[in-house]
Amino acid sequence: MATMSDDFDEEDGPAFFRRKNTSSNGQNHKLSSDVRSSNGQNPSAHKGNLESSTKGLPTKSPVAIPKPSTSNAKTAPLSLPVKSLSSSTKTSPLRSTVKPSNSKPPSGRSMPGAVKEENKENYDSEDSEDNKPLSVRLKGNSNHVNKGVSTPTPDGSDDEVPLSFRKKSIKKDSEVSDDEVLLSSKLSFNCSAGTSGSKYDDSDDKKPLASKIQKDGSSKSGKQERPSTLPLKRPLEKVNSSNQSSVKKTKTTDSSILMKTEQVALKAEPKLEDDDDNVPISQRLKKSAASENKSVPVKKKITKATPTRKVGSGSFKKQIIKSKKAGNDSEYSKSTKLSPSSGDGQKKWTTLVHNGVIFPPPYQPHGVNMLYKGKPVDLTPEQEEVATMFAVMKDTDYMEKTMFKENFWNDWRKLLGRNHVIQGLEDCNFTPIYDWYQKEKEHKKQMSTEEKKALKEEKAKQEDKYMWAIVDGVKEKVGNFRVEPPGLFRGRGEHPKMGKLKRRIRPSEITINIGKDAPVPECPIPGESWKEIRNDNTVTWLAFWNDPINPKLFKYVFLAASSSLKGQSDKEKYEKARMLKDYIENIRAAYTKDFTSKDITKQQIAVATYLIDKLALRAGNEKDDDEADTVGCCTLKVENVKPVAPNTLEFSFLGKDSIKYENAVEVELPVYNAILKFQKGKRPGVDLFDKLDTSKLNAHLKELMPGLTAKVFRTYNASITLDEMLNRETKGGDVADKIVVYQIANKQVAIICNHQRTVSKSHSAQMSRLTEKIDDLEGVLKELKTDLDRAKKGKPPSKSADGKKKKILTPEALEKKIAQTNAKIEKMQRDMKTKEDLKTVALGTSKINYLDPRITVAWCKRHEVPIEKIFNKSLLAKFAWAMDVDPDFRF
DNA sequence: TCAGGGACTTGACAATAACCCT
DNA sequence: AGGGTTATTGTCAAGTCCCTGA
Repeated sequence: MATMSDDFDEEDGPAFFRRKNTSSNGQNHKLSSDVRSSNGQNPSAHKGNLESSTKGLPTKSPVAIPKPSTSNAKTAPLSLPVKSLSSSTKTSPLRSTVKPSNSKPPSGRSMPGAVKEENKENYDSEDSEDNKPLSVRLKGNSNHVNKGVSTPTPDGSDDEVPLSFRKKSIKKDSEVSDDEVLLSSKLSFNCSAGTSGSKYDDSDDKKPLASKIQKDGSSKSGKQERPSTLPLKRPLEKVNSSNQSSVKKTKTTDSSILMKTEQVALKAEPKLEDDDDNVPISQRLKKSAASENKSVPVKKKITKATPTRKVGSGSFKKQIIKSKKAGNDSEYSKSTKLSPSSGDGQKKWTTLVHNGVIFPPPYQPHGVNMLYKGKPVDLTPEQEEVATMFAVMKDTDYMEKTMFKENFWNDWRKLLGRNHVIQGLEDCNFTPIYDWYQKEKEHKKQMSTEEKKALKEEKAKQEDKYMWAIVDGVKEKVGNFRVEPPGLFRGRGEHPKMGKLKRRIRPSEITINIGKDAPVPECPIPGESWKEIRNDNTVTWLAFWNDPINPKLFKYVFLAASSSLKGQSDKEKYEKARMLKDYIENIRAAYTKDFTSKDITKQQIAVATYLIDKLALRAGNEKDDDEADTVGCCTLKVENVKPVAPNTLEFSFLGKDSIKYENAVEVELPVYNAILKFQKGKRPGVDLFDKLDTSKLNAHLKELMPGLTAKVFRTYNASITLDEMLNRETKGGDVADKIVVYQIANKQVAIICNHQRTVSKSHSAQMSRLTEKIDDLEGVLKELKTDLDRAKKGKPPSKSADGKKKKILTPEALEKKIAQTNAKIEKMQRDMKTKEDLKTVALGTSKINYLDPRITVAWCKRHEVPIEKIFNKSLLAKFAWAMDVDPDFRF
């Protein structure tokens, strides 16, 4: 019911960054801040200030502390970005829509009282934020306040997340978990290897907190038992958690791991085969690392055999060297080290064996005639194939798009030929084909379980050999070994090429990359052959072909996310983001200073950096005309930002994937004035930052910190937000309560990053169903209360609705029932609220790409939450490299 | 400095699998 | 047991950023 809407709305401001304010108490302060702009849009107030303190260089230490103290801007190291509000964007679910406004609704978080209470316990206490409605939070940020100059503000608080969250998931989780437990535990083992763990972790000295926390023994005992995961370590922890645990575990594991790996290696090399399947991912990671090290020395020289370019990734390191700040270096260095791999710069592997790619099966004509002007038309298999692609898309939104239909027609017509009976799309009726397709689908559905299973096994058998690669002796999963099948291009947003035929790819278009000594994969299509074979060990792709829609682009086949190659770069990404922690204060101070620079380029860089930092905007590369018209920070157009006095900026534009970004944010006055200046005299359609592009911006960022680019801010802000929220909000409670805390933090990050999803078609139906159930329960409750009164007076219970007599219960029994019913209602209300809240928010993207898994793993260890409650199987595999972090790890 | 090639990450959504409820 | 959900996995489009050559 009613509630629904509320949720997000707030979007407004997500308060992301809580910057300082947050302080503990804060709770409400936010409210006060709210100031929403006139329209109500969002409030935004962020508060944070950036600069201030500036501490000098960044030392790491500070960081963490989010806690309360920070309040002041300066000081804090913490600093988070300000983000404030933003967020949100809620945008309508539909992304497309444009709604002008900000959407932010009034928010109100609503929540039924009851609900809240519960949650509250957990969170609320904390700091504040939680409680606050998103909107509020959002607003909160407004820091600006500061007037002039710099000051960055603190953030506001945060989040808000509605309490309710807990959602059902909880339940599920619990169930699930068990099984998985094992998994996790295993994972943890392996990883541990000293390697990683040790290195980084340390860093954080800061975190004392955590350690202290130490688990409350209490919790553990009770509920969850679930020893799962953590178990191993735990024991250690108790004592002093940190050190020991890390040390010990690692060791054992390591050794074992290594051993295995080695063996594997031996075998593997020559043939792909199965050998290793066994090797657990984690192990491989380690091992690989080891091997890599060796390679390291090589460095550049390794040219790869092939032509191709050089290396790229290594750059980070190099840069580092350059970097100036000494102080920081220390940290930096650590980080770098960690990744053993990266070391070498270019070389990505020494030996690489795989079986190439698998092609989609040839088209099987169905012979169903479509109609043209009401009459059946015979089509050749080629023509029919494309007609079927179109017919099948009947109930998608693409059918409403003229561009889609036009592009389709142009390509299909080429296949039909000029003189074909079919002379236009308008008179075509694809329904017979559509119906045939539906029937096929139905038919498949009707197959017995055994038949389905058999089919599946057959397919798996065929694909098995393509699924694996052996990299430096370790068997790794290949990510996308299937060549993309032909189809109609489904560009997002208003893509000028949507509907065009994406033709079938032939072996002669595919370049294979493989180890020099490895056997060249046999071409699966008889009589055909690969375009080219390369032996380039400076790249990680196994194969590529040119995108048929845009021949300038390539489609690559890479290893899966669980591979050590990917894991390593993932880790490097997070280390770089962590490094930013040490520089952020100075960076903020610097850009704040340049808000008023006379040098317009400098001024634009400052404001753009500020927006990227505060709102987590993407860099915004230039785009071609044959792509959808979307923008990022550097490509914002004049009309995408609307200044609203005194100091609010209303953003409205289509970002990546044509997802709408809408947000009203209070900014520092100098920023506001700078935007006015940049807009002056420009017409709509003109670049707001006309002196800027991503390469200039990134070149500038690199001067501030080695390896720094615009996207690092997103990673940094996402991870630091999670880390701080988890540490601030996790109070006691059982595992379910803690998971709720995690989800709230996760949601906050998703809002900051504007990760949206479309509302499911059945959403409203589901909500009303829940509402009904709650109403029913409330009726029950009422009756119980009546009966209780009567029972106390010695009277028999009232008749039930259907007139039947009820069993006589004691007042105690009735009270118990009432309590149970209340609990049920509260839970349902919470679930509902959560559902509504998450209706348009996608949590997965940030979990996969922006949140340092070590934050999650360490938190799970500290709070005895089984890691599999947070990470599913694929994430556990992907983040195998993070499983052995020290429980004290802080981002 | 710039355009463009190239490699890799990020992202929403579709397809499936796993669950849950009646 | 069936049907609707929800969670997970797969797909592939759309970004970011690097590097080179002119």
